[in-house]
Amino acid sequence: MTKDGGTWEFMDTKHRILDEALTLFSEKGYANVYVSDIAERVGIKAPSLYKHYRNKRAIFDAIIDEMNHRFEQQAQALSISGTDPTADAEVYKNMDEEHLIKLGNDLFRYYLHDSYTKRFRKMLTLEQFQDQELARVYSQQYFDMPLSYQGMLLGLMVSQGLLVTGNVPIMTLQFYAPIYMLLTVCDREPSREQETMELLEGHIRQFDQLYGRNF
Amino acid sequence: MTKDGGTWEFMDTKHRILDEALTLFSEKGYANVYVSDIAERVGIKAPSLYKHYRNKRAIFDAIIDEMNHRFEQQAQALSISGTDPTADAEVYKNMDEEHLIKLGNDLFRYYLHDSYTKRFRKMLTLEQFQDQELARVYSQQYFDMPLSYQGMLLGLMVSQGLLVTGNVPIMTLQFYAPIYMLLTVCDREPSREQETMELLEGHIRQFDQLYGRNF
DNA sequence: GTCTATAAGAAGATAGAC
DNA sequence: GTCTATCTTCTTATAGAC
Repeated sequence: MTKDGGTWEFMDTKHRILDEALTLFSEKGYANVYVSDIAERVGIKAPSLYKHYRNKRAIFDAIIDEMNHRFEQQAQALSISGTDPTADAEVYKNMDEEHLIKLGNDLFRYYLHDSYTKRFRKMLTLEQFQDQELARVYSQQYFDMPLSYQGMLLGLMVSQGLLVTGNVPIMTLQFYAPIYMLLTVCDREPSREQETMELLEGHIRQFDQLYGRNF
Repeated sequence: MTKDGGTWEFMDTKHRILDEALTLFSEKGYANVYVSDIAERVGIKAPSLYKHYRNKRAIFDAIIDEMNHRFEQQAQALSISGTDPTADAEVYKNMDEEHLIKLGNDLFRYYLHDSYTKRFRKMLTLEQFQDQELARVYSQQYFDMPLSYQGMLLGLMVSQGLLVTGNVPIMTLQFYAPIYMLLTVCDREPSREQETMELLEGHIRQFDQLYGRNF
C-alpha cells in the first residue's frame, strides 16, 4: 500500500496524493506544505490535483478519515480477541521475561518503523493543538487505546500469576510511558535509535523484575 | 515577567512582542501566525514591529535564545547543587512516600501551569521536526536534562537506602516518563487535568512501593 | 517608534483547451 | 485527467511622513 512495498507505481493517483501529502505533512506540518509540493511528488501539476480533491484541506481530512477507518478495524480486531480471553490467555500462557522483552521490542519496532504509522503519528504531533478534534484523536490513539489494550494483556498476565499488582492501570502506564517516550526521541532524532533500544530493553527487564517475582 | 503576573503593561515593547509571539506560536505554530497577529496583540501595527526585529524569523530566534539563556542558568543552578551532595542530601534526608508524592506533584504542577514553560514546550512540540537544532533542543530539555537531574535526586535517595535498585537511570526513566506523558495529555486536553492528577498520584505511590520497601 | 500607503511575492484555486 | 494561463487573496516587508 505504501512506498515501502515497492508497489508505488501501481497506486492510483488519488491514493498517491494522500500518500505523498502524508509524508510532507509529517515532516513540515500542514501549513508549510504547498499544494504544488504534493503535486510535484506525485508527478502532476498543482491544478490537476483539484480534479481529485476539492482543496488542500480535503486532502488532510481524507488522511484523517483513512486513519480513523484503520483505527476502527484495529479496535474491532483487538476487541474481538479481547472478549475471548481464552484465546489471548493461550498466547501469554508461558510468558517469561524473554517473551516480555520480545513483546515490548516488537511493539516498539512496529511503531518505530511502520511507515504509515510513523508518518501519521508525526503529522498528528504537529497538528494536535489546531483543534479539539485532533487533540482527541491524538490522545485516543497514543494514550487511551494503547493503555487499554496493553492493560488487557498485562491484566491477563496478572491473572495468571506472572505479574503481581493491585493496580493494573498504573502498572500499564508505567510499562507503556517509557516505551512511548523513547519512541518520540527516535521520531525527532533517528540517530539515537541504538541508544534508545538499549534503554528499552533495560526498562522491560527491570519492569519484569519489579512486578514479576520480588515478593 | 509574563502576562500572569499582571505586570503586562510594564514590559517594554520589544519584550512584549516576544511574549505575545510565544503565545501565538505555541497555539497555532510558527507558520500559522502572521506578523500582523503579533502586532495586534501588542497593540501596534505590523510595520512598527520591524523597528524591533529584522523579520518574523528573528522573533522566533529571539525566543529560542532567551530560552537557551534560561536553560543555562537553570543548568548552572542544578549543577552547583549537584556537585554539593551534602546540601541536596539534607533536603532529601527524611524522604518518605508523602514527600515523594509532593515532589512529583510539585514538579508536575510547575511544568503544567508555569506559563512560560508551558508555552515554550508547546511551541517546541510543534516545531521539533523543522530542523535538527530544534530537535536537539527538545530532547535536551524534555528528555536528557530531566532524566539527568531527577536521576541525581533519586540516586541520592538510593544512596540513603530510601529506594533500592541496581539501575538508577532506568528507574529514573520509569519515574519520569509517566509524569511527562500525563503532562502532554493536559497540554492538548486541559479538561483531563483532574483525571491525570489522580493517575499521577497513583503512579508515584506505586513507584514508591515498587522501589521503596518490597524486598 | 508608530503610523499609512504600498510594493513584492507567494500560494490557493479556477477557466478552459486538449 | 492533465495541462497552461490567470485570478485572487493573503502575507511579509519597505518607504517615508509624523
